[in-house]
Amino acid sequence: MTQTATKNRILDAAETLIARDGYAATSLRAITMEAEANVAAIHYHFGSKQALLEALFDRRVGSVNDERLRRLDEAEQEGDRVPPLEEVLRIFLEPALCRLGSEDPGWTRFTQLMGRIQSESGEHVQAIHHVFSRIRERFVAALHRSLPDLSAADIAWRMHFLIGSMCFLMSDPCRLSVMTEGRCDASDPEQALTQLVAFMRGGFASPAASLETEPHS
Amino acid sequence: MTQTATKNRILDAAETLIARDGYAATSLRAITMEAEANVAAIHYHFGSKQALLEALFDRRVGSVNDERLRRLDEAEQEGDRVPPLEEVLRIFLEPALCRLGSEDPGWTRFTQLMGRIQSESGEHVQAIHHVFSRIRERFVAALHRSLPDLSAADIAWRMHFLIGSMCFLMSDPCRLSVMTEGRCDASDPEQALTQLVAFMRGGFASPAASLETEPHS
DNA sequence: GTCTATAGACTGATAGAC
DNA sequence: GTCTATCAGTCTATAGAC
Repeated sequence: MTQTATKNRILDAAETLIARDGYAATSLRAITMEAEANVAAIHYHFGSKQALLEALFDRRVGSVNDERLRRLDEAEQEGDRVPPLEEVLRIFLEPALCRLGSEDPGWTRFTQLMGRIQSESGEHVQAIHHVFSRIRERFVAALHRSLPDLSAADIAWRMHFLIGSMCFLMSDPCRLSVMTEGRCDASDPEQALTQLVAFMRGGFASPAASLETEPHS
Repeated sequence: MTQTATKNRILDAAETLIARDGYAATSLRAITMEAEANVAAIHYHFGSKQALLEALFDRRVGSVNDERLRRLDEAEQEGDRVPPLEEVLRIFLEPALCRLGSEDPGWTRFTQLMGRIQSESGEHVQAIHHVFSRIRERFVAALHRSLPDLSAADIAWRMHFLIGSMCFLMSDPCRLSVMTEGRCDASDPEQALTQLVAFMRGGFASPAASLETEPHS
């Protein structure tokens, strides 16, 4: 399988650079230098810069999201069980966060990439978002069952806050380490998961501050 | 003061485009087209693309952060008072979020820009971050006084989650609206502030899930 | 203070040899 | 499947007329 060695080197290099600098700031030339390849090889294997980004996701995102769905299915036992809030949060977060501190540097890179891309805009990112929509729907539903007193709108807001915090954490684990002078290490999955689950449990369980004009539907 | 009309048009155009597309994806040419100016004018008034970004912040960020500090000073009454958690959260969030729904479209643009830039990386963003460090320190201290049972590390983690959610919300208010088919409107400051404060109050007040190996310092 | 013109490097993408 | 060479276009930045 040495035939695809270049292809994999390109994928690895693109993962590294886009995770670090973002999509727009990463040029194909920078990727080829990192991969010790050339621009023609990228276009041969992928066709375009955007298709390369999609290939990056195809290679790894299924593994993360399948694990989330499988564990949620297990926890729900075909609808017979309503898993408690903390369990749903952990099932959503752990498959992503545990890879952030993986021994495989490829997974570390990809997890950062996932976080960074979510914060970007433009057409290239819209082509990616669809792979998360099914995940989103399932977990919004599960969270709503765990928190029946909240309105659908409340759940949507809080899911948004959860994703924001998670992506901010994943996209650059160094940011927190630098700001705390090393006391907090976002690339330690155990620390990150413990802290994020504890915080989000409190946030989701917080009483709804409904606006007076908006009764539950 | 018609002498600076071009300069202001450039600032407005840059604000709009960088807020929407990010720094790297926004070219000076795109800015000149939006501003009905030319690249030479940008270099005359600002010197470089990065200096233009810094000028964007200089124009507005002081107003937001001064309001935060002034209100926090008031609430603390020169150290005689420990404002409760919710008050600190509101003082931090309101000056930013209320501008997201401002009648002045300039403030809407700038608030989005603030959220987006925080999620980016690269040298251009490091030149900006220093304007937030003082704010960060003051509010971390205030939060810690409101929550004396948490360790400094816990506060740092939770401040990170707060900033992540806030920036995710500000950087693209449409994201949430689209995903909820209009039921949640992130550009409505009252909704956004109510939801974010309610969530963060629960998150910060959540019992610390200290790792067994890490006693409080 | 604003413009045109242009420098010099880089962009994504392609053609065609091997 | 990988390469060199090159396309047409864009990038930031600058020089110099007005």
